[in-house]
Amino acid sequence: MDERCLIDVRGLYELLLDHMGPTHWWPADTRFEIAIGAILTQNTAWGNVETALDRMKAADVLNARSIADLPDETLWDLIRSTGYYRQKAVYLRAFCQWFLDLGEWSHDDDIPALVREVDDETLRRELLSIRGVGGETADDLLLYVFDRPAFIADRYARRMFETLDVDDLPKSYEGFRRRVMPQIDADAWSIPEFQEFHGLIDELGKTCRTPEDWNHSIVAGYRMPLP
DNA sequence: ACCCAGGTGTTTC
DNA sequence: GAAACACATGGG
Repeated sequence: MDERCLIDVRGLYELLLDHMGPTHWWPADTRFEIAIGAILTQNTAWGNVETALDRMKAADVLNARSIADLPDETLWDLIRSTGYYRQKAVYLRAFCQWFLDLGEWSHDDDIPALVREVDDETLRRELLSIRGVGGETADDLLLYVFDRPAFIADRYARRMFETLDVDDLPKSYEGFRRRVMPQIDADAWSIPEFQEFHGLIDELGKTCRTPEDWNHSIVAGYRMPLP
């Protein structure tokens, strides 16, 4: 079977929660705003994303129809602060088109039946087929927009597990994710806990600039309990 | 001036 | 697969 070491993900979650408290990760007015933020924050500091979201709100265009219809120059100007703005304009439009094809979301917290009907893996593949949605953005969307269980295998998560000397950490995003996800007992986690876990990891990551920082962080001394 | 940030797609081997 | 590259602004 699998010789690789088990990861006590739940213990790690509780350790982080006890020391860092709730993170209030990814606040937003609507699910749509979370999705737009997920694309804009690709390889970009969150502060630059807030600038763009504020500009879009001020222009009253933070909705799928408006973004899809805006002239290139206008959209570029609104999201310029997030970098890669020409590329991200294409990505935003691709997502908005997909979003519009789902039909109207009558209320912000209403997830369309079309989406509710499919299982997690099918929805993930569907999201990955959207231009500009790679593995990490797909997991952001699953977790924070569609309330599905997901482990976001981002840079901070990788650094955390490297600090913990987890064996055989795959190099690719997908490999890393598939190394960790099966070790989470999804039935024992609520969606808010999945969300909080990612928030805690990234909040910790922001405070750790160097490998030395990580080695002095709260997770450094953590030892996985024996199975 | 340099490095990094809540990555993705394309090309090439 | 996996490595190299383009994409780009803003803050430390």
